[in-house]
Amino acid sequence: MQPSFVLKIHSLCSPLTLSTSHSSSLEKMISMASVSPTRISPHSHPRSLENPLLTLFENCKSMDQLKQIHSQTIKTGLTSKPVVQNKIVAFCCTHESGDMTYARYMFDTIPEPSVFICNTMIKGYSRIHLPENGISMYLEMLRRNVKPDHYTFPFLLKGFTHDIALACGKQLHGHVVKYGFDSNMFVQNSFVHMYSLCGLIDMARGVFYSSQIRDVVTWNVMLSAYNRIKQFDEVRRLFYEMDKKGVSPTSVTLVLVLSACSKSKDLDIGKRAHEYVKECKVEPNLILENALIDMYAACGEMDLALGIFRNMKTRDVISWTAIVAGFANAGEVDLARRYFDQMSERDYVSWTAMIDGYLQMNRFKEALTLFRQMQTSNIRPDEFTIVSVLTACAHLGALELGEWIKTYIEKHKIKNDVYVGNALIDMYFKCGNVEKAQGIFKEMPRIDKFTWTAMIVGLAINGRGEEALDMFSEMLKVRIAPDEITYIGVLCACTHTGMVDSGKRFFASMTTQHGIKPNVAHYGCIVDLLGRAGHLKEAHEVIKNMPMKPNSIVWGALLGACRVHKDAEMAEMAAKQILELEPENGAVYVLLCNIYAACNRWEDLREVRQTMKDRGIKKTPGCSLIEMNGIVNEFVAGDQSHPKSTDIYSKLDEMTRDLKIAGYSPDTSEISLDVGEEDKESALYRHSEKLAIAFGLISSGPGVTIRIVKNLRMCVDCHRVAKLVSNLYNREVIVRDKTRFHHFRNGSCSCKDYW
DNA sequence: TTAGGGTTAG
Repeated sequence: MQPSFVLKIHSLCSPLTLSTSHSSSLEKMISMASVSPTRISPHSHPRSLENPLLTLFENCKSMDQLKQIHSQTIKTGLTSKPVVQNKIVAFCCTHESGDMTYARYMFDTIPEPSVFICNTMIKGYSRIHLPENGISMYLEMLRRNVKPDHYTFPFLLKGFTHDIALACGKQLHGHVVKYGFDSNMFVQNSFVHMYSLCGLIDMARGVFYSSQIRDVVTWNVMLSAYNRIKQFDEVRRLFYEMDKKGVSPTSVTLVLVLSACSKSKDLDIGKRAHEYVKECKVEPNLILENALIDMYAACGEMDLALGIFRNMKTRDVISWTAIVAGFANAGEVDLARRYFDQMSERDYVSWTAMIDGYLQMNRFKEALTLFRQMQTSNIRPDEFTIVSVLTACAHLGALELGEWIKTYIEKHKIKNDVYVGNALIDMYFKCGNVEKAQGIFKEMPRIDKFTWTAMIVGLAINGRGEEALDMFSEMLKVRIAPDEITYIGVLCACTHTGMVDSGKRFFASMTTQHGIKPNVAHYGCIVDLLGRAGHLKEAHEVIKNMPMKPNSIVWGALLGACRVHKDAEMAEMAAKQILELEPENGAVYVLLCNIYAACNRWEDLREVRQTMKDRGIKKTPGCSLIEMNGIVNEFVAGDQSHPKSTDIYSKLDEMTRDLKIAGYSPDTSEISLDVGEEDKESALYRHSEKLAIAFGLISSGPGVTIRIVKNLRMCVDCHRVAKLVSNLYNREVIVRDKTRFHHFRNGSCSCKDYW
């Protein structure tokens, strides 16, 4: 025994007391094993000594017990025996409670470690996800002339992360060839897996196709490689190839194939995979059943998904979550919620799936409520949850909560990946905070097509058309290919800044430069671009000549332009086109009313109102959101339901008085009520934006920016009031309406009164 | 005495 070892071990060992519940049996076994060294004759058979000891190791359950056994072997001098050393190291390396520091101390006592014990050490480091230590161990082996064998590499590679694999995978592959293990199937499989992990799919494919012997695991590793890079066609093709070569799939094969079917919504192959289970060719297990549920749910076959779910012997949180996500994705969010509420255990994925369900149905406030409940349940959100919550904040214009989330990410070290960055950019832009969005962009270590697109669209809707187009040319400079959404942003930038000629050029270059066929939304943008600039006839020509049937958005763009440029005749035509497509579209009736009101065509206006009444069509009520102290407050016109309603109305009175002194007179041109001026004014006075502004003024300190989200287009009078408020009270007012932002500062608006 | 592959949400 080496003295240094005694010191090290004693500093690690807990006191030698047998206090655990297993102590009595343990004590007995130790007494059987601790044969005094003096009694061991050189001729006695070693097994007589080792058998009880081996049993002891086999029954060992914890590090405490291991340390007790270890102490006994020290006392009895058995600790220098390789079999004992191996057992102690193996326990530390493989048992779930095993301590690698202890393993290392033990390892350090061995003057000439075997390849077996080195392999075990590497396996241990991989188990606790310390691949760097695995590599060090491997290098130490080489230094000490311990030749690796065909076990070494599978153990080593198992712990690899993407980065480590990329850094030293190829070099290790060279070693494997040098040592002659490259024909070993286990080693090959490990390398296929490792190459797929670090994204070197060609290398993975190379090893796969050059291998002389393959078993089902080889195929499975290759299937998972294609899944990882989302080449689901290849998964299908390989599944067929396996079948043709007579390789029987295992449950893992089916899970991989089902996962691909789920993501590519391939019900046919999914059902074929299910057949193997139904024909008893593959024994189902929990993971396989979960994969089946997920596949059916993803393909919208909730009845089949529920069929599997109900017949399962045991279900786990994943089974439940797959059902919740299935209903959520099918738009059945209330049904999803019913299953969610029945879950006995929910993890962060379950919560996120449910939050996403609300997002999909545009029920953003409920999404945020659920997020708050998630936090009181002490479930830690991850980056997926964060993206969902930021999306909800973006829609609601909830900047305070969005900022809180940003702090949360930093404080709790949530993985700040490109998705999170993109969501933050989107949130800041949709809350009207251009500078902060730009700040996030500058700090992102990795950006993708979606980042550029978020920047271009965000700048465009915030009235920064030139900057949006600068961004676009930068994007092209770094050779990121734009997609159809990017072009929506580009055209929107041109529209909001009145750059008609540039807009037309970009529209043409979509096809010629990037092979993107304009869709109906792009035609909508072009009509908007021409229409807003007053080229109503040209806009109409575009509609007449477009290759697809114009939808209500395209006609709506023309109708909006007719309103701005007061062309009642063309407006009527456009409105009628929309009403043919969507006879229930309340907003169009309202717009038509606005136009008739603006040209004093009261008779026509009354007729439209009568039609609305006859058809039972209600206009979408205008609604303004304003966040204060993390709570989203909602106002509709004439709202008196807010707890601070009295204060809000008295502030509104005061505001109107102040504004009138400053020269304000109400603009009733967009009020479509055929009533006296006084009633029109009183209707205007109670618009939801004004209530929200008054609430903002009384609820925040001087100089604080007031941010409002409006569900419809902002009316001319509210626009005028907001301008005056920004000047009179020295407040920046930011209103996001249905299509764009209005940044009111010092009496003027970023939209240049053109919206 | 030692090996390799898998399920849920952006």
